[in-house]
Amino acid sequence: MRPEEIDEIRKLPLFAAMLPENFDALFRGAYVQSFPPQIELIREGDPADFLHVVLESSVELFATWNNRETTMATVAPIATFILAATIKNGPYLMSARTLEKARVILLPSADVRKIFATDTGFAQAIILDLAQCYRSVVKSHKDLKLRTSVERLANYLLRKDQQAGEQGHFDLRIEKRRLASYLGMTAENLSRAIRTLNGYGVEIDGSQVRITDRKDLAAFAKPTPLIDDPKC
Amino acid sequence: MRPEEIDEIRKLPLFAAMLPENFDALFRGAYVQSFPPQIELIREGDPADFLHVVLESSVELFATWNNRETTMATVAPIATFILAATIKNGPYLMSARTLEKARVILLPSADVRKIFATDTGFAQAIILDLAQCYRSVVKSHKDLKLRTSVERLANYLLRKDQQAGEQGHFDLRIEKRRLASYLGMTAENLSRAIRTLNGYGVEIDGSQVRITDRKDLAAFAKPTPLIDDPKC
DNA sequence: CAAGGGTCTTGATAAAGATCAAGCGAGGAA
DNA sequence: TTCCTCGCTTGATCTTTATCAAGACCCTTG
Repeated sequence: MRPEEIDEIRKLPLFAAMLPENFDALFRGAYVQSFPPQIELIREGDPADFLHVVLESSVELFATWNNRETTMATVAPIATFILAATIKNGPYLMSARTLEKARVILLPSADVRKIFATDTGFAQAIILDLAQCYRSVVKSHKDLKLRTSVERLANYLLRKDQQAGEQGHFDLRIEKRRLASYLGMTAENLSRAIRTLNGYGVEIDGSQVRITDRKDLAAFAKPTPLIDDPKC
Repeated sequence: MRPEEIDEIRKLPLFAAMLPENFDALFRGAYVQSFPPQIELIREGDPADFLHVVLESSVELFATWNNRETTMATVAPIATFILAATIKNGPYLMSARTLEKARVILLPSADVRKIFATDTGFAQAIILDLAQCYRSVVKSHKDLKLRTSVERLANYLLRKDQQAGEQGHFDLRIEKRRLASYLGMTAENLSRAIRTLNGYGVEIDGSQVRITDRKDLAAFAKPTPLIDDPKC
């Protein structure tokens, strides 16, 4: 692991308040690994032996049942995932795969559990992180239960536009079939949903999205911070 | 608040490891209130001024958007709810209403935040509670995205039967329209789903459920601990 | 007891979404 | 370049779920 990477990780909210000796102890047991694209990093049901930190590229979290599969989230660097499984010492509830070539840190779960039991700063950070994660999933759940697929797409586009600085155009940065799965629909219906939104000021060409009439789109999407604000 | 109630609350996992002086300080600011049925205790969007603990009866957590409403969960005594909002000092993401006459403790959120910052035992308990909550919602989300409505009902019945000791019969203890909303379907479709499951060893008369052929039902429902085990 | 207000159920119909099949089109390999 | 692959789109059709309307049932109330 390069020193500048260590520094960057040290600054992550989750690790920033740790005592130096605990941080050192935790990262002494760390592995850094590079993975090719489309590699399954973890499989749901397996014991949570490692807390993962994505350094480069991004990672897809997905779940399966009865030969069906759905995308739950994508994790972008630098962020951790499956913290809850590590803490509960339970099985992973989701699988993870690399989307492109990726670099990932593996921190032994046993060390994480040992250290958060004594390091107050680390415990506080974990609390905030878990509360954030919990609220994110609650928002996703509301999105899925209260909105139709076209409404979910419309609000997704507004959120991404906002994250890109409300410039009215941005790149999807995700394959459409993955986006469809994330939004809880099929790839075919995503295509049709996009056509529906053409009538509300949205143009999508390949991965390029252009919002030509944000007011119109927002009037249709009816976004609310209680579902759509990632920081709230 | 009656002394025996205080004792019982003291034994809750969330509060058991607190320092005595912190427990006393927290509950010195507590209100105990009785509410009639169908009263909205909290409304989504409001600031999370109080952490709630349900003492008697049960409370429904629900969410609304664009004149639609959906049941997210029901909280049975003795348990807390909206811990994450309290910790993040953010707005409630869900509303809560009493189902019957209910007794609830209100703990000022500011006190909770002040104390968990210094009380290690409390912080540990909060971490475990949040991790549990997070994993519950992830399971619900998988349930909703990966299963059809009949499959969700079938697995719900198997879970409830298991919680009731696998006796093959139990009481629903929830109105069907609420169950329908919780399962992400309409009341009409719940009726039809029940009829479909008649063919797989399920009989429902009013609120009485009888599972006459658990093997058959399980073969249809295909339960998995990664969705259906509440303790995992 | 009858009346009235719920919930629940049922049937008919409509809408939303999934599936199947075919074709398009950009990008990579031979 | 041509061919091939793969992701995406489109149309047709089917399944699932929602909606609307009516009636059954239960429980309470006068």
